[in-house]
Amino acid sequence: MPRIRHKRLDCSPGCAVEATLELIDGKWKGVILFHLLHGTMRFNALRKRLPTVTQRMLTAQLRELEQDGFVLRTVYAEVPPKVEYSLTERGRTLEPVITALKQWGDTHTRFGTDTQRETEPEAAPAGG
Amino acid sequence: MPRIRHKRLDCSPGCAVEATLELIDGKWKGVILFHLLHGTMRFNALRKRLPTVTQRMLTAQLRELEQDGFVLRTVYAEVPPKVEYSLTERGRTLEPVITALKQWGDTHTRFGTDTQRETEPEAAPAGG
DNA sequence: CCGAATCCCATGTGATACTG
DNA sequence: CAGTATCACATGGGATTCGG
Repeated sequence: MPRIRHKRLDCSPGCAVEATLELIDGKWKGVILFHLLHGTMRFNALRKRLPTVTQRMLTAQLRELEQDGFVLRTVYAEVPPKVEYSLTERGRTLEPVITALKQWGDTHTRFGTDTQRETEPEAAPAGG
Repeated sequence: MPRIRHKRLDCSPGCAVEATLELIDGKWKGVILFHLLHGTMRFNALRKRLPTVTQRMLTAQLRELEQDGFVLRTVYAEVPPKVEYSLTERGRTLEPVITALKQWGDTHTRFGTDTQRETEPEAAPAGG
């Protein structure tokens, strides 16, 4: 059964605020969008970034983002299976929003203190 | 029982994104924040802006916003009761975020087409 | 006028097992 | 590797009722 997204919006001008919020809400969408901003990723690559997400949830969130036209899902007819996710043009328009969200978080929450960088290698370097 | 906010965040750098999202998520927080950006409002004034919100929900969202240090609740010892809500300093730091959210919504959703303005009078002018 | 308490259903999300 | 199906539980949110 196709889930009904976008329940009801009965605000005033602030409406646009909630409308946007509903699209990027969902437990993992923000992070997914953020990571995809840095480039195309495979399903399992995404999982690595979201250590505790379940397969079910990751799939679900990705599907919703796809439905909303933010991400593109590319399936390669190979074996083993390979599926890549990337942002669409529309998805990239969210960059300012994601950035604003991240900046605020960096400045005002404890998560701004983590010094991880998104350029870390996918696999540990062999030679240490 | 005090509800547990901020479940668990186990992202990567994108963490800050979700952290912010969790704070402004909730069915009505975005709109509330947006309206409060324009100035102090009484409980019922807020209700007028959010036509379908229930008392229970408005109270709840306001309480969470208060907990998170975004809004200030001022109770006047009068009768009939009068309670005013306004943004705290911290609350105002969210302005860029709310703005980004609104701008995107204005540009990319159907809610960008409403022409209402937030400067409409609280009460009808007596003398016309 | 503002809000708390209670009841109740829909949904979100996690765990687990199975499939191509 | 990527994804689906089913079960189970916690939470979100609406309706209604009661109180200062």
